[in-house]
Amino acid sequence: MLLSFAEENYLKTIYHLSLKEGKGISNNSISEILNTKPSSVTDMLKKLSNKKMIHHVKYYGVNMTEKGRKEALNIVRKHRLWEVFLVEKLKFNWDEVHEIAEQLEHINSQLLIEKLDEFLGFPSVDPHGDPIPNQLGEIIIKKQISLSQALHDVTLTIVGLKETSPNFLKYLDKMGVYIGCKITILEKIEFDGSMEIRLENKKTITISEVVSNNILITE
Amino acid sequence: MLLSFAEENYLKTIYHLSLKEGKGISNNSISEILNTKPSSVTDMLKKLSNKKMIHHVKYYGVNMTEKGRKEALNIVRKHRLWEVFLVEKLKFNWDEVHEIAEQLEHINSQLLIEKLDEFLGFPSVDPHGDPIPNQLGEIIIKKQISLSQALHDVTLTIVGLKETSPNFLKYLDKMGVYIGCKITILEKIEFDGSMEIRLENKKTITISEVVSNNILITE
DNA sequence: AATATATTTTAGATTTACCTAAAATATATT
DNA sequence: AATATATTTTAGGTAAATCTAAAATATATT
Ligand SMILES: [Mn+2]
Ligand SMILES: [Mn+2]
Ligand SMILES: [Mn+2]
Ligand SMILES: [Mn+2]
Repeated sequence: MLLSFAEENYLKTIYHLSLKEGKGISNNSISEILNTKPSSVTDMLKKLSNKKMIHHVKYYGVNMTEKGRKEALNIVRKHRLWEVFLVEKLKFNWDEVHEIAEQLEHINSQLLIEKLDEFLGFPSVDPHGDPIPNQLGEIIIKKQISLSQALHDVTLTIVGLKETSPNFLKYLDKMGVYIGCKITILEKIEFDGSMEIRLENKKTITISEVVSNNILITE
Repeated sequence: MLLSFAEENYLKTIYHLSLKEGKGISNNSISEILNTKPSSVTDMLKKLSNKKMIHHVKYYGVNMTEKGRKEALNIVRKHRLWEVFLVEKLKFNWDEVHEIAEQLEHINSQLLIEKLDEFLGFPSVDPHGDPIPNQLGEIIIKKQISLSQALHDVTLTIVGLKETSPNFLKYLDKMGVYIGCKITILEKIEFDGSMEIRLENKKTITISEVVSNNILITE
């Protein structure tokens, strides 16, 4: 089904809100994210309802149909694949790519996106550690926990950060820690909560509890 | 200056028509290319005139301002760089990329396009042999002539085709001839106008006058 | 030069995606 | 439970980009 840019942005927003807020998304929350007025949201919900993308009960909330979820996940897929392209191939920093991906996610060509996927080596996560849905609209959401809460002697993948201040990013850069890198926890120091970890390149570094608290991992 | 997609498409069309038809572009020719009605063209010309992108004299024709030409050439630059990306990196055939580039040319990020340019190795022509304007809106248009009219004993580059039927494309593919390839003319046969040429890989092939007529080259 | 034909513009509508202000409804507070 | 507050919807309006039909102007033909 062919959707306008505006329709795609509303669907994507409803999808993201559904993940956080569960069921019954409010017009207010949608309008805040999209910088529109709640009355404009009502208008669009009518359109998306007619197109069977959502269920909308007046004065209550919005829920996605399976059809709408598939569409939303396809846009998310495109967004995240383009982000990988921008970082991996064009050497953007991972904090510069979101706005451009907001535009690229609306490019309409299934063949393009499958070829891009292949060109990128079928990545499973984007530069922010978020999972990339497949063609069928399936997505594997691994729950992310703080590195500080992880068990030792396991090999883990860093998939995200709680804090993203330039200072923190520079520090991680200097230590050779980046999103997507695999690490092994060697020891946890009870005394101050610091942690000794081994990087992929066999280097061993020590990080404070403040740092390990702000690093998200999956097993 | 920020332009809408529609404004960008009109500007680009006026630019392309200016190259072919010289001065005083007609509303009719614009409407034919964009599949709109001449009255819609009149409306848009008013907008572009207000934005100082074109000069428009009622009932006469349209001419581009320097400002408009720069904008148009930036869109052409983006279009052609994306076409190179699609063919060189994503392995599209060169006859499949135009429609996708029509979308990608509207993505708005100067940094993106300069990084893409670098990633592609600063190409000077697109997959159809058309020159890529630089950041400053400068473009080197080499005049293209038929291979049949070329002098012998010179090394030439194939930059385009007059005919693009699938049969002709398949024939060229089989012979190892493609856009961008360098050839040397060894001999022209007076008798039937056929021609012996050497390809980059040192192979020598013979082509008929019908074929050499439909191949465009620059020196 | 007068007339016929083609092109361009104007006038008035339509659709999409927004808006504001006011009415309807739901939720929170006393 | 009644009232106050917050949310959502409706009603009516705007701007962009299109359209059709008719008027204005330019170009071609006799
Ligand atoms: Mn993003
Ligand atoms: Mn992301
Ligand atoms: Mn093209
Ligand atoms: Mn091209």
